[in-house]
Amino acid sequence: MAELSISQVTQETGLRPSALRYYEEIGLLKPTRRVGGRRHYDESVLQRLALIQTGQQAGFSLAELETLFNSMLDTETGGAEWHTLVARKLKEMDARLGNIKRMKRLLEDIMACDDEGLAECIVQTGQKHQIGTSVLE
Amino acid sequence: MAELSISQVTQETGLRPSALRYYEEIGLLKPTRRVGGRRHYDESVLQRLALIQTGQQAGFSLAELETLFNSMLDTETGGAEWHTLVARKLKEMDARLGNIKRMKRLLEDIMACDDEGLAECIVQTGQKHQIGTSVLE
DNA sequence: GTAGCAACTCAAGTTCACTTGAAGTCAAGA
DNA sequence: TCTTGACTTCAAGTGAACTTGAGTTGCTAC
Repeated sequence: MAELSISQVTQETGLRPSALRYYEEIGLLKPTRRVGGRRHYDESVLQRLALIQTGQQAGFSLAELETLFNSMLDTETGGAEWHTLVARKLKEMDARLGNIKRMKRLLEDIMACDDEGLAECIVQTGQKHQIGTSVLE
Repeated sequence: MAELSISQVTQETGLRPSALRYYEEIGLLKPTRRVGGRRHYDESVLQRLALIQTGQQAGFSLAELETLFNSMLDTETGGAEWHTLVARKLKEMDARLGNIKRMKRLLEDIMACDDEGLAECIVQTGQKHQIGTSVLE
């Protein structure tokens, strides 16, 4: 399996080298193989990094992702820790989904306003979305 | 219309007084009426705060929300500023929606794993979601 | 050998979104 | 009048997630 240098990983992921070193420092990535002091990443790190990015957007902190990764493979605890975390996070994600959808609908409606009578249209759109006149005050 | 003290607003919203003062300081809430030096909020602030919370969860920074609020009511600029911002944010929100849904599906599937052969089930679930074996390593 | 480049470490700095603490003010009640 | 309690301002501190900068190291090319 191919190994990647830190700069190849940054090219694939858009992350900066400092971010990769930071992830390693906090234990989110396990220390990689070094060749002459330099990091050589296994290709599978790309999938893990993709999952980290997805998780972050879904509202997971890096600490939560670390808990998730590390306690899922820890057979000692019997999965109690991540089970609780995931249950809580699933609820939070539902709330977040609702909020994003609401925000999207509001903004799509506002974007559809004509430049003529824009202010009026925005107020009406706000009312339609139960936001009152508080957006425009 | 009823006026609310800062503590009433915190009760309704779950925000702390310091957060409300901070929002005012950065211009996200306009300075409220003072009575004997104390803030008296118009009830409509509740809707604005709800929108701020929704916006934050949807991935807007406080600075972006401020731009949005302030440039939407600014008839000078012809709406160019917020129009661009909203177009960009709508794309970001779609990406975020996709990420949350993917994360939810993954975690729901993992939660459905039986305690017997948990590790194996997690690996298989990861593969089903194209995450490879990198979650468990 | 030495120049160049990409990587390294380690400490300190940055941004965002607040929070905390110290010191002061105002209105109401005993 | 004095105290209490809820507020006020202002400056400094916090935690998360990185970034930056200084100084070092290890190949590769000339």
